[in-house]
Amino acid sequence: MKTRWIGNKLSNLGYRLTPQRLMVLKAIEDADDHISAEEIYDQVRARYPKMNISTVYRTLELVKMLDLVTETDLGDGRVRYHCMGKGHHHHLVCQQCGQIIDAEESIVAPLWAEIMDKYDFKVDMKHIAFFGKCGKCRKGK
Amino acid sequence: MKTRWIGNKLSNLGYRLTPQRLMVLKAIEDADDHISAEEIYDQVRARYPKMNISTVYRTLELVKMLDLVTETDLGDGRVRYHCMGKGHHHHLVCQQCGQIIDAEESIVAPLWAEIMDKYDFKVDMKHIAFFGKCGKCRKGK
DNA sequence: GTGTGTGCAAAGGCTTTGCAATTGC
DNA sequence: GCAATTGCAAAGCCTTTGCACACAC
Repeated sequence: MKTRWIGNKLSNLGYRLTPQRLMVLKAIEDADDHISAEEIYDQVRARYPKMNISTVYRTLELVKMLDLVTETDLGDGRVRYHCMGKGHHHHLVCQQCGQIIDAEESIVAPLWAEIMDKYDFKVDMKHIAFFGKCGKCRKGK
Repeated sequence: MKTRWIGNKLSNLGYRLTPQRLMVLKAIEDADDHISAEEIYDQVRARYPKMNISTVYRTLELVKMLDLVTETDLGDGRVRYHCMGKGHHHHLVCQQCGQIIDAEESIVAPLWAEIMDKYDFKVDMKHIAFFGKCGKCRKGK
């Protein structure tokens, strides 16, 4: 399925299909939501103990460059990855309780258009994180 | 002026007005745009060589907690600080050439209202960074 | 076989922390 | 004087890099 498709893409471009790369890609694919480098590492290492975290980072760098995955920074000091082609959405990160609410992708469309129009700037709206405070925390205050 | 006001606020709350704290606050105040911890450190150290970077971080943590300054992450691996009360704006960060375009604050107001309405989530719209590609880079491609 | 990719270990960049010495109040 | 702060040095966290070996093609 998708993993194979990415695999084909890699080999078509002249990159080697190593088991490590395939395992990293599978971990990203199988993840429900965005996944961090360390989580990918742990997951792969469970089946292949020799796996090295630098290989994870190098693979991520590669597929990121090829636009096969996207990055999101949820503000917790590590970057998270998400496979292109899976549904996109945005994140509302509560700075008080840490809760992460998913917001539908379409919500930012008008802003996207306005920024494009006014600033000739094409915002990458794939996964944006907005920080703030959720309703529960605002009421509890 | 503002620095004194912040100073008063600190001492009213029982925090000590040390020269180090005042110098850090002044550096943030005097900065044209957002300033990083290291930049604050360099600036203060020019006049007070014994200044230590951990004091900068501790002061930033304090004034951040007291909502006297805000943080912004422009995606370059370090956090930047900006004094509350100074004008706000957003940043359009070109991921290709690195250029940073300032966008007016009001542009996100409709989105803010919609997120509040739909998700009961109050986005902190003080300084947001949007990543994407500027017109020049898109055309050059 | 050849050169790309991996494993390992070490370093790098930013930020945090423990603790003794200092200093504002 | 006493507790809040600082300076210093060390560690912590995530990520990157150098280099010799391994393996995909």
